Amino acid sequence: MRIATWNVNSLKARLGRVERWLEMFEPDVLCLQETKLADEAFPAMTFEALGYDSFHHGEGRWNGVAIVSRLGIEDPIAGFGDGGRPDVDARIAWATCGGVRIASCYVPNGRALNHDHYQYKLAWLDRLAADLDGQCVPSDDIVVCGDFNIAPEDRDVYDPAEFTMQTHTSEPERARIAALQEWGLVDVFREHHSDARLYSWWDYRGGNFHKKKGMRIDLLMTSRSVADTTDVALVDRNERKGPKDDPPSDHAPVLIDGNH
DNA sequence: ATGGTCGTTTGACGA
Repeated sequence: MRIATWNVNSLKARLGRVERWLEMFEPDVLCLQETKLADEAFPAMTFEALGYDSFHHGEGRWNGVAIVSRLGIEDPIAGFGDGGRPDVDARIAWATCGGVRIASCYVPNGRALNHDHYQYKLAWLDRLAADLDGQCVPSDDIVVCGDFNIAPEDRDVYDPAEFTMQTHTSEPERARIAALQEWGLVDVFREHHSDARLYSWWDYRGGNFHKKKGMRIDLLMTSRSVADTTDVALVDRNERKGPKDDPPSDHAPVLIDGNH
């Protein structure tokens, strides 16, 4: 099974790229974040024409997540599946595809360490862990993926010194990644690549992409069974390139492939 | 040179 995650920063602006990318990489499942669409505007027919079912959770303008699958979509859930109060934003969608329980996540940015949004981010990650525990056991085939807005380690940031006392690298955020790992999930990309400077996001400003100033914040957190059957993990950094009339997202797709 | 760029939108705001 081949599964990918991609924060597209507006699916409307990126639909042509997403179509071409699906045809080139032929993933079985593609998880999207920041579609910035309401459910009514989600282009399900476009994906259907390419052989994919889809499930979208969005309210328009900001946020919005989707799961696109050619292995079917079972037991979809829009938002957290814990039966609690609906999240204020559309940031997570669940579905089972080809026997794998999958979550497409757009973790809150946090904005600044002293901002209310940072507390929302930490609480959101705690709720994600509880939701996972409510739906799955660690021996299941699981992929919790998406834009985590967290660089798990210093080697995931172009200059750790520039990010002290900032979101994305703070200890409480990294502790939430560690909690998922203690539960049984694996940052599978890191089992295949130990190098620094392998990023998934580059700020649009300042020519950061060309200066190799990025962060690895788009993660596939998989159960051990999925990680152990993963043969390939990659970032398609070519997708971060492009002309002004067909601009890229500020995130590149991350993909795993294996016998799961 | 105290900004830089996108995408939502037509005025800022979020990332």
